[in-house]
Amino acid sequence: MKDECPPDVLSRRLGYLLKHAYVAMAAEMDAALAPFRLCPRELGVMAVIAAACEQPSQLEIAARLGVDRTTMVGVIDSLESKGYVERHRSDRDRRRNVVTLTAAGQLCLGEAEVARERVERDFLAPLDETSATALTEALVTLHRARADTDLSDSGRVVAGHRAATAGAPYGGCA
Amino acid sequence: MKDECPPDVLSRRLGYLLKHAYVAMAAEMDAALAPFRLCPRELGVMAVIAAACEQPSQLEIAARLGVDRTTMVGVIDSLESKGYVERHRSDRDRRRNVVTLTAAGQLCLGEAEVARERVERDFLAPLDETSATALTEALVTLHRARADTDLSDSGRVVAGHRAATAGAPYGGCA
DNA sequence: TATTGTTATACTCTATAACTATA
DNA sequence: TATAGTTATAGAGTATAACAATA
Repeated sequence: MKDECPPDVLSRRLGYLLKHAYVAMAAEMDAALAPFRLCPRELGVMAVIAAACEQPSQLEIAARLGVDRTTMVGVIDSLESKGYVERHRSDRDRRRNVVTLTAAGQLCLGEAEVARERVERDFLAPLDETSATALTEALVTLHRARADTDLSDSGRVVAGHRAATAGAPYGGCA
Repeated sequence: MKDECPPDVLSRRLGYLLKHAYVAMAAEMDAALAPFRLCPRELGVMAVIAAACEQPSQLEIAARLGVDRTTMVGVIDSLESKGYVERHRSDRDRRRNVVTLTAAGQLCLGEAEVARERVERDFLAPLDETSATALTEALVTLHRARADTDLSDSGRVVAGHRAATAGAPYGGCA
C-alpha cells in the first residue's frame, strides 16, 4: 500500500470535491430513503407536489426538477404503483395529468423528509456550525447565480443541464 | 409560466444543491477540456501519473481515482490513442502495466490544467473571496472526514462509492 | 492460489423520435 | 399547428464475470 508523494493531487480540485460530496450524499440518501421505498428523485417529486399551490401536472413537476417529461412518466408510474400519488385528467385541459398525493403519500412524505433532514445533518456533522452554514449559503448563492445566467442566456432554467447529464455521471469520456 | 408558491421547495435542500453544483461544474469542465480532447476523468488520470513519484500501474491509478480497473482499461486506451500516454510492462512484475506520460501528454496536461483552474475560478466567481475559501475548505474537511470513516469501517477508501454510482447518476429509482 | 490486465455481457439511466389525444 | 402524455429505441456508462498471463 504505497502513499502518494504529494499528499493530494486530486483532493484540492473543486470538481473532484464536488463530485465526491455529491456521490457520498446520494449514497446516504438512497440508503435512508430505502425503508420508504423512495429514491431521492421520487421524494423530490412528492415535495414539489406538496408545496405547489395549484396541483401541478407531470410536465410542471418535470420542469421544476429539471428532468425530461419522458422520464417523469416512469417516476410517476413508480410512485403510483406504491400508492403514494394519483393521476387525474385536468378538467380545464384534458391533455394534462394532474398529480396529487394520496393520504399514504402525505404520511410517507412527512416521515421521509425527517429522514432526509437527518441525512443532511449527519453529512454536515464534521463541520462546525459556522462552516456548515457557510457551505450551504455558498451553494445557494452559486445556484441562484447560475439560475440567473441560464435565464438571461436562453430563457430556460434547465438549459445546459440536459446536455451535461446525458448518460454520463461524471462527465463522459470520448 | 407559473411561479412556485413557496419560492424554493428544492433549492434549500443540500442534496439538490450539491447535485446541481456538481452537474454545472461537470458541464463547464467538459466544455473547457474539449479543445484538448480530454474529459475530466482523463485529465485526472494524467494528473495522477504526473504527480506520482514512482510510475503508477493501471490498477494504482484506478484505485486513486476510485474507478474500476475494467473501466481504467478504456480510459488508458483513449489516452494512448491520442498519444498522451504509453503503456509499458513493468520489469519487476510483468503483470503490471506501467503508464507514463508522453512529451505531448505533458504539454497537453500543462495547458489543460490551466483551463481547469480557469473553470474553477469562473465557477466561484459569484462568491466573494471569503465565501469561496469557506466553500472549498468545508468540502475538503468533509472529504477528509469521509475518507477517515471509510478507512476505519472497511479498510477500503472507495467503499460505498461503487454501490452509489452503479449506473445511477442521481440515485437510481426502483 | 492470488493478482493484473483484458474482454464480453448485462444492467441502469437518459435522450430522441414517433404516436395518441387534446387544444 | 402546438402541447401533454406515452411508448419504443438507441446511446453512454458502469459493474460483473470470465479468461490469459504472471506471480
